[in-house]
Amino acid sequence: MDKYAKAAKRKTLSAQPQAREKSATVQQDRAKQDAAQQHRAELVRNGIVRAILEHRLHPGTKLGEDDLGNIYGVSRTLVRLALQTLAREGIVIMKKNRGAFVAQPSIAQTREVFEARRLIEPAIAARATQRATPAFAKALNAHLIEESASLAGHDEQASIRLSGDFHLLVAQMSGHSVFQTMLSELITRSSLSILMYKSSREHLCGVDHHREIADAIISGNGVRAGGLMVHHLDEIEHGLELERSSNPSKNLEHILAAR
Amino acid sequence: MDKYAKAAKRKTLSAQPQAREKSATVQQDRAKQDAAQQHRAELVRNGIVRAILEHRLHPGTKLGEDDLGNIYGVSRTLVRLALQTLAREGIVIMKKNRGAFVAQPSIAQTREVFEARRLIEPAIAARATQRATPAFAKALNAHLIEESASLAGHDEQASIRLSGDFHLLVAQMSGHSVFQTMLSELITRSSLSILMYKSSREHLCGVDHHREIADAIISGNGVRAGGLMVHHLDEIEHGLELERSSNPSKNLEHILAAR
DNA sequence: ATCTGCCAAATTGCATGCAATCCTGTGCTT
DNA sequence: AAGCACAGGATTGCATGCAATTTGGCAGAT
Repeated sequence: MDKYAKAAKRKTLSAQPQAREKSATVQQDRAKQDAAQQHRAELVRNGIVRAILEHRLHPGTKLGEDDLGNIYGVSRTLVRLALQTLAREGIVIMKKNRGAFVAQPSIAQTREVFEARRLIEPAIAARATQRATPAFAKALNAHLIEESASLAGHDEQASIRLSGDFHLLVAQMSGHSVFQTMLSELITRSSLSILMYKSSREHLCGVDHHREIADAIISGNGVRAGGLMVHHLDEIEHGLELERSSNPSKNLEHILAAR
Repeated sequence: MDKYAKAAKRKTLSAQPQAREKSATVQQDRAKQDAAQQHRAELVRNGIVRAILEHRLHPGTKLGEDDLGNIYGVSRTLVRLALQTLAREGIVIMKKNRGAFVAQPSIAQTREVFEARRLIEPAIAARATQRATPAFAKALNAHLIEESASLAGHDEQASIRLSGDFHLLVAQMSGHSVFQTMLSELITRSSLSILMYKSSREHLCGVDHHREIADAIISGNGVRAGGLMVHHLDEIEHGLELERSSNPSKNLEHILAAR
C-alpha cells in the first residue's frame, strides 16, 4: 500500500508539478538554476514559498511535519530540511518542540525588508538596464501582458505572484546572482508583510508602475528605472498600515501569538 | 562505549566551545540571536563558518558527512542539515551523490560579492553612525585594540577573523537585522574569495582603514564613514588577482575542479 | 605495459524508529 | 462550578538502517 496515500488530503498546498503552461516562469527558472532539483527537499521548499507568494499560506499557519510529508510524498527528514532552510531565510519560524510556523513579520521587520529592497532594487534595475537585450525586452513585455491579463481576469493568486515575479525578472536580467538570491528572499518576506498589514483599501499593486519601470529599462535610462523602482517600493510600503496603533486586531494577533 | 569517540580525530575543525574569552564576540552574538542554539545543527554550521573565516578550511575541501558527525558528535542527519543550509548560502556546494565541498568562488562570483558589499556596507555604516552610542563607541574601540593586538602578535587566525568581525560589529550597531544577516553571508564568501585569489604580496587587511571608519562613525560623520567603507572594500578587492589570465595555477585549479 | 570491465568498500540519499516533549481532555479536589 | 493534576495521544528531535550511487583497484585482455 502506498505509504503516502493520504496525499489526497492536499489542503492548500498542492504538490502537482503545475500543469499550467506559461505563468510559472521566473519561479521555476530560479529553482532550476539554484539546485537543479537536486534534492526533493527543494520541492517542498518551493511549494511553500509559492503558496506564500500566492497568499494561500498565511502568517502564523502551523506547518506540521507529517502533514507536509504527506502532501509532498516525502519523509519528515526532507520536510525538516526544507523547514530549516526556510527558517534561516526568515520565512518560517521554528519553535523548539512545537514545530514550524509561517513567520509573522513585525512592523520593524517589515520596515527593514523594504529598506533593504529600496537599497538593492535600484541597483538591480540600473544593472539590468545596462545589460538589456532585445530578448530581455521581449520577456519583460510578455510578462507585463501576462500580468495585466491576470489582473483583468481577476485571477487573484496569479496576479499577486506575477507582481512579485516582475521584480525577480528584472533581477534575472541584471545577471547578478547574489542580488537575485537576496531579492528573492526579500520578496517572499514582503509577501508575508503585505498579508499582515495590508490596509483594507487595497489594490496595492497596479501594473502601471511595472510598465513604467520596464519602459525605462528598455529605453536604457537606468537612473530613471532606479528612481521609479524606489518610488514604486515606497508606494507599496505606504499602502501598508505600519503605525503601531492603527489596526489593533492585527497587532493583537501578533502580540498574543504564542511566544 | 562512546559512539563518537573518534572525535579525537578532530582534524582542522575543532568543536570545543572556545575557551578563549573575549575575541569570539560578534560571531557568537549572531549565533545566539539567530536561533538560540536551538538545534545542534547550528553548532556544526557555526564551526564550519568559523573555520572558513579563520582560513583553516580551504576552498574545495571535501566535507564528509561521517567525518563532520564524528567531529561534532552528532548524527549525519544534523550534519546534512547544516551542509544544506551552508549550500544555500553559497559557502558550500553539494554534488549529487558525491558530497559537500567548500565552495570555490569563481572570479565572477567574487566580483558580485564585492559589488554587493559596496552597496550594502555604506548604508550600514551610515545607519550605524546615526545610532551610535557611547557604549557602541567603546565596543568599537575595544575591537580595534584587539585587532591590532592580534596583528602585532602575529596571530594569523585571530587577525583574519577579527578583520571580518569589524564589519559585522558595525552591522550590529546599525541595528538592521536584514543587513546584518546579508553581510554575515557576504563576509564568509569574501573570506573564501580571498583565500582563492589573494595575491602573493599580501597584507590585505591593515587595521588602519578600520580605525578611520570607526572614527568617522563615532564622530557622527555618516557620509564619510560610508565613503571610507567603499574605499576600504575597493582596496581589498583590488588586492585580489581577479584577472582571468593572471595566476594560471589558480584558474587551472578552478577549471579542472571536477564538475 | 596499457586499457577495459567488474567487484568491493565507502559514501550519499532517504525513510523509519525511538525517546523526549508538548497538547488535550478527563476526572478529581475544593 | 471552577481549578488542578495527570494520563493518553500526537508531534518533534534525532539516530540509525537500508538501498542506491560512486570510487578505487584488481584481473584479464590486447
